[in-house]
Amino acid sequence: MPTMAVAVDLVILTVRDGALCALIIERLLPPHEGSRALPGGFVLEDEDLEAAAYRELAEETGIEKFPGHLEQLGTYGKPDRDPRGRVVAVAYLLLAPDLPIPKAGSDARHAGWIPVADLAGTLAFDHEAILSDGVERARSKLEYTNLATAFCQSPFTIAQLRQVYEVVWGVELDPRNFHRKVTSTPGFIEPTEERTSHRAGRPAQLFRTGAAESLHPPLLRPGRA
Amino acid sequence: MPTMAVAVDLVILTVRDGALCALIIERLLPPHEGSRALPGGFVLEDEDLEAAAYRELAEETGIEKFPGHLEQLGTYGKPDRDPRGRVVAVAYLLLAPDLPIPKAGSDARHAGWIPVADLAGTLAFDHEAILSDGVERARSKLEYTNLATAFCQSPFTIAQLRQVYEVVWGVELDPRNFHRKVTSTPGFIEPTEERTSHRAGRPAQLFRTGAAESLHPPLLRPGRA
DNA sequence: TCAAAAGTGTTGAACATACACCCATGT
DNA sequence: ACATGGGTGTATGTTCAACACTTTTGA
Repeated sequence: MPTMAVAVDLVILTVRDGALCALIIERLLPPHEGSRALPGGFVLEDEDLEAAAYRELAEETGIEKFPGHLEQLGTYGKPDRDPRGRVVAVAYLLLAPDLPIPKAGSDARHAGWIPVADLAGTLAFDHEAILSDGVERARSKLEYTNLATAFCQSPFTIAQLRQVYEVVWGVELDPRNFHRKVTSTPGFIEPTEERTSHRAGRPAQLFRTGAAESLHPPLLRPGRA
Repeated sequence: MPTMAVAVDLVILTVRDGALCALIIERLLPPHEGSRALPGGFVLEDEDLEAAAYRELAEETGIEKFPGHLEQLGTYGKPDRDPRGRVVAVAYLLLAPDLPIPKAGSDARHAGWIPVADLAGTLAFDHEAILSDGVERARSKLEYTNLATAFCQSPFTIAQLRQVYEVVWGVELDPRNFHRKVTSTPGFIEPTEERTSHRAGRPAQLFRTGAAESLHPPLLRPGRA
């Protein structure tokens, strides 16, 4: 019965400056020394896969309890995907708010947010395919869940939430219809008592994530103006 | 860098006698000797994960080119999930037409279709959780893809296709609205020239799977009469 | 000619898009 | 006062569930 190394790789996405960004590290060690890659590392002997994902997340970002939504994305196991030998990678997807990343994680690798549009052709291993699957998953999850709220720091305004959809889908949405839609869907967001103190215009009400993760009639669909 | 065994487990679903059934084997060897389990086995040294899934499928069913739709379901890696030691299982989901299974696979384990409703509490390892995730995935995939056709042998009638939805979702659908919906959705099914010679009633036209895998407006939703 | 299953037409309700319009605040 | 963004009302079009009705076969 053959054995092999098992790794977790993380696709960590956020919305930042109007662009969908991924948390990317620069590799200090071979193979692919100096090139960009997804954060990740090997699963330990008696460690659960999800625990390994959380451990790597803390190590790479320097943030102990990184907020957001974590889910398993898929497993990548082509025999030649890692030049060091057989490595099966379990990829996890984290949808996170835009947090400042300390300049170096505990193992001194430089980590930072990079727009996914700038990453084509620059990632080590099969990480570009993994990232692409993660972005695709994120896009489709926004359609029938309230996970867009995982991209926002709580509390947030409806306009901030709308911007998440606009950036991830690359469309413009009507602010008025969007407002009606999310406020009238039970469990999607919870109102708070607070309002913004704002730069201009009428102050906006602030909301928290709602209870319902999965809504049957899709909230909104990409591809419409 | 720790290494571990990697296995593939298969959730093979079909619709048979008005019930959603899974292909289940009886274990001949410890651990869990004599109890029921999902088909599966260890991934070989230089074998791709999907290739391992297809190899096990052929070994367990005795059918070389099993038709249907195969996709990765998820990876299960709790450290204590297998008493033999650390085994990470990559689960695959196959949606298949109702084929007769030869009585024993090449390794002499007995394999057969069992209604998923009869399997609660009877499966070895964490296979009940894996099966349950597979059924859940199948249910939600029917909603926005044409994968229900993977459950039908080609060519099929619209009534047969409708029965797939009714069994998997546990609902009744209006035959007339269902007919209109699937025939008017481009790429969902392709008409053939043939018609059924039937037991009773007007002969039905026969169809093949269409090209479009993913439709944006959900075809139909569970939970409605 | 009747039963049974396939397939079409129609209607009223629900929902979505587009956009006119009002609200609340900073400057 | 007015610019700016937040939020509500409403008309028009599209989609959908429900069901009356027609078609095509075997017995």
